[in-house]
Amino acid sequence: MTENTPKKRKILQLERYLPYRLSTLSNRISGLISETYSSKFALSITEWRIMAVLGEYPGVSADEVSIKTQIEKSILSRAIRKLLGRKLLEREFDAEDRRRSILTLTATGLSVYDEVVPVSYAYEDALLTCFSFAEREQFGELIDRLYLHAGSSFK
Amino acid sequence: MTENTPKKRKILQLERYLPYRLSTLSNRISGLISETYSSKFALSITEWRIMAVLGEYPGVSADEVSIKTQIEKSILSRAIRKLLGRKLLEREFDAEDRRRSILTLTATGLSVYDEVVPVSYAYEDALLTCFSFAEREQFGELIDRLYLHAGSSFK
DNA sequence: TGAAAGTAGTTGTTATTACAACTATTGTCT
DNA sequence: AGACAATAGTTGTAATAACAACTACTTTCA
Repeated sequence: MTENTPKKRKILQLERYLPYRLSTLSNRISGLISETYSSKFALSITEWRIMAVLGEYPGVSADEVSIKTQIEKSILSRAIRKLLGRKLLEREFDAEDRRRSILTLTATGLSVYDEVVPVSYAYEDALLTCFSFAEREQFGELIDRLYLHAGSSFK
Repeated sequence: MTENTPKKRKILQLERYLPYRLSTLSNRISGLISETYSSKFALSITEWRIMAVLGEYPGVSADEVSIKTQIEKSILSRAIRKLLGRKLLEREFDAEDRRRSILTLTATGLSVYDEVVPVSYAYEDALLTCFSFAEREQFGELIDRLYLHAGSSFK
């Protein structure tokens, strides 16, 4: 076979390719909600995720936030500094282990939290109206399974 | 109700929140494959997506690539410049409309393409082993529906 | 024709991200 | 005790992305 005989080429259909589709789906969904976080609450997605973790687990350390949110620790460090500056967060350091920070939402932080949470849930609900109840369950289950699978068998 | 009566607070469970789960899933999946693109072919995801579109649609313009890939046009412009520099792409300009570029993979670009495509498909297959055939179909269908839904009703 | 609006692509600038090196503290082991 | 490894967090820096302003060209329409 030479360059005269046109080779049958295997084509990749990007718009059918699962990693690509997941990426564009996620970008679209995150992009929409992040506009709201930003315009209504002056929070980035990253900042909101930190606050969400602290709303659920008050008193955790930066490191634990990093593990829970998958936010890289340097990004986290700078985001926390910003939130401390805005007095949405408070920080102490553990007396028993002074490396370890203890993070909590301030009263202001909590009041912002209480405003954001319903907005977040409303957004999720609006998204899920395109699914039946059974489909929601199924979709969630498949996401979880794929997430675990991609984490375990590949690295 | 004063600050003495502890208010029942609505909590957001981040790890159960759909936009968050999609985002971490997508990050994990893209992160794994991007390591391969980068180490084996010295391509970023963005660069590979451009090449993928040109493999499927030779001769399209930068603008059409932008539409197909959702890559912002300034990012695209710089990525194309880089790929042109590496002689993976060629560019002409349309004689009928000299604003419009005509992009194609070079012979080198095609040979890289032919190497990457099977790797991409193998990765997708490996991911999907955690699903039955019916579940793959279902998952794909739900992704597409949610993508359309998030695009239409919200913006 | 020719002015105004629209389109394709580039460039400047700033913000965000990722990665590695660093400081400070604690745990381990002889 | 004291050296060495491990951990929590910070900082430096380079790569990437997002957004707006810009150039060049084409289309529209009076």
